[in-house]
Amino acid sequence: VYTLTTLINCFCRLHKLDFGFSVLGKMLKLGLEPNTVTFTTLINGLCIEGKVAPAVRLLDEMVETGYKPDVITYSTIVNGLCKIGNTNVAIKLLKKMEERGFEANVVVYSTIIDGLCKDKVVTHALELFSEMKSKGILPDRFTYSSLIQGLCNLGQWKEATRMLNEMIAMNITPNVFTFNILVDAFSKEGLVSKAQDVVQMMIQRGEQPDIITYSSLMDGYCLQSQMDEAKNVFNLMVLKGFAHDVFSYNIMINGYCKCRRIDEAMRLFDDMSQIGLVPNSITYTTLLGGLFQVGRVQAAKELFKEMRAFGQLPNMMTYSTMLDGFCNNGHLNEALELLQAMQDNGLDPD
RNA sequence: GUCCAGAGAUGCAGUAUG
Repeated sequence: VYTLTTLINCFCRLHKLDFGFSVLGKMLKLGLEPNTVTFTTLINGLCIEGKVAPAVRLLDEMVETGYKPDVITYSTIVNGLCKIGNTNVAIKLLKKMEERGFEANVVVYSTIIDGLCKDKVVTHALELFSEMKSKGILPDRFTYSSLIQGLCNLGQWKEATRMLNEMIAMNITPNVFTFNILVDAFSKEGLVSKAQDVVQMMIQRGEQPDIITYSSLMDGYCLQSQMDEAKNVFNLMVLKGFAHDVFSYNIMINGYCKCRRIDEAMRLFDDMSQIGLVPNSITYTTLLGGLFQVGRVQAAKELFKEMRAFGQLPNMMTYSTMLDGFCNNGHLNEALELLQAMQDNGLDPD
């Protein structure tokens, strides 16, 4: 049962939920009793696909057939609810869980706190934060990281700093996640030198920056149109032994596109394939926007074709970019054609 | 015996509105 549950978990993470359920079928056929962990794993698989309603149904079936969920089962669904933006329902489920005699733990609380922070209702998150502490549940790195991120996104730097100090005082050492949140927040706010300070601080504290740290920093420079600085970070990453990924390329490509330096962006795009990275729909959408911005309508049309030829499906953002590009360049008829084509492909304009 | 099957935090793209 342990082995097969592990297998189910693997399938879930590979987005092969059907296979996961087949394994459950096999288990039953072999006369093996699935247990709470097996069901929780499948429930998580459903949540990963955003199928939270079926996940809840599975929980109900589980209870009806006599299998006992536990706190992890509940928190799995709580997480699913939060990820699809139903934080309020998640809170209700937390209460229900407690009514049924399960004790909340730091994971459920942190999950909800994170959801509230992402919804930008940090005051509510802080209320839950006090609530958990009053129940004697100690916050951990996850809890503090979510709160720090929420506060930063609202520009409440003082409060964010206070949180950081509080966590250190509580002997919960910030890790690479925590620092990366700060680097990203400062970068997005245009305070790249502050972001640099955080990188220095983390190195001093013995926490090694990773590819996300440097990518965030790069993005900060790009947003300030400081492409030389961004390029320096890009090169520094290689020197430090990091292999660039699609994200780091996309960030640089976006930087060049926004500065109307489309040729340099295209060069990076070519480099990507050279080193075996597969450009994704974000890469293409970024470049399409860049091409239209400098009036290269024909090149954009060709790239749009190429993207589909390489199996990258245009999404809503890609179409918006195309439509906007056509309109701004006086190709209204092509915009209308594309709008039609998009609907024919089953994508409803938003 | 908080290692030994399951839950939580970090980086990239568009339009309109503001």
